[in-house]
Amino acid sequence: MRLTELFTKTSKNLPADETSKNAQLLIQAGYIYKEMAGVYAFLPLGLKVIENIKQIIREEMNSLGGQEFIMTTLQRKELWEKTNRWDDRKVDVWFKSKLKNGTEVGLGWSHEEQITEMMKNYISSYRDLPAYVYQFQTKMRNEKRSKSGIMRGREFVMKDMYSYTTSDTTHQKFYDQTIEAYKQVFERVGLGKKTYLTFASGGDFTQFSHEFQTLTEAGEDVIYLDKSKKLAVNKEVLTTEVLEQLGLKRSELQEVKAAEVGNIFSFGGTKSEQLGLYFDDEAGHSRPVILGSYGIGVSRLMGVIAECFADDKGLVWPQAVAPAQAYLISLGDDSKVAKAADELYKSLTEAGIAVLYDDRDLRAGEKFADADLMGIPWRIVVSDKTLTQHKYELKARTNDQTQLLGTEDIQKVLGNSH
RNA sequence: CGGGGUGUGGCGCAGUUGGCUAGCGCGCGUCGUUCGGGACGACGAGGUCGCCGGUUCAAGUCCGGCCACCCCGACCA
Repeated sequence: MRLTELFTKTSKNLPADETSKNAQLLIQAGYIYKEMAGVYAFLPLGLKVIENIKQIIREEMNSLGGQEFIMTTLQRKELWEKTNRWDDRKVDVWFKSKLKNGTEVGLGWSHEEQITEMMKNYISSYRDLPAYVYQFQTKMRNEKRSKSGIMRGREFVMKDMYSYTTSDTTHQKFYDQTIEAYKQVFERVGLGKKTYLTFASGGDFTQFSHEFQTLTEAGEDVIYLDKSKKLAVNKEVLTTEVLEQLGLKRSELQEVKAAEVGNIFSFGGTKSEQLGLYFDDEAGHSRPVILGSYGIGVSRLMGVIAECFADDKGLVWPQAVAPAQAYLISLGDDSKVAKAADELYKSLTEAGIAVLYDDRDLRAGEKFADADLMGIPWRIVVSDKTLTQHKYELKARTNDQTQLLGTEDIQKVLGNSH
């Protein structure tokens, strides 16, 4: 994409009404637009990051046997009354509205009820199981106070997957596989070293749920981490008995702040019983379907990545999620330079490398500053200076070393880096 | 939902004890000079000062109500 054509531009000023690093930088760099408190639009660059993250998750969920679909945002009141969660005193994040005829509807803040209800249409026998389904949905949650930019919005993108199985054994196997798949996801988006499996409250259904917590000061959770065992316990469930049960020693735990980027938990048969989702087993006995739920906050993940890697010059995207691999800069008004830059842009693009081409008529400093602010992994400069050697200057966002390379070598470096 | 703070061109801000055509920086347009880390000159466009009401000869400025945004707390299956 040529920057002369890209919709949105960067700003020299930080937004005054944001304090979180992720929102400040993402707005300043033109990735997102704030509609209101806790509600952000994703502009072309931001959408690209979201889509890159989604694609990684999609691949991992598909490898588990997950099938993608999409539910609706409008949900029926009756559905939620079955599990006693329509009442505002039970669930305080509801956005509710009414149809023209007065029928009450809710805007989905979660979809497990809805999907489980739907499953009654398609599951009646053990032959129909297991079923693993997932979606990327915009969740609506009427938080009393939103904060931390896109890390905690009132409207946000979430991947939620649900497993429907015949037995606890099958369920547990899938659950464990999902833990591994989640590790892959966080590894691939660049957060592998900072993200830890964490024991958390299991709610009404099981003793524990599992969270994936990424270490960052911007997080809202406090976890107790055993780095050598790569395990953590959420502060909310930390007791002597729990530590004993998990084989962890209090003296080896450090208290750290973290952001919850994923959460998985088991419902057993309880939710199915509430909603009436039963299947007939081989012997003809009716039994509740075993349900598991697996979430990843996609837009939150984007915010966490921004928080974790940004430096004093701006955003720094890991290769796998960056909106482009390279930021190509042409310097000076020499037509030879423009022509060489055009050609390089063309050949890189044809090689399948996503390039942001800064073909604007600006001075060097402004282009460099924008390249840094936008956080594109590689920067390529074409100028009189580089052309005298028939080469281009390549530099990584994360260090100051530059090297002069020809087109093929640049393609090689960029091609190998993602 | 309790406590505190802030609303002035697209963005960031200033605006004395109420007083004249409401300023500044960035950005934007035209022209010229520049051109490897956010250049410079000239000219120019752009604002019902969050909204409603009140006090006053006169309100961006004072008073009341409302709305929005931010921070702290509570909340976060």
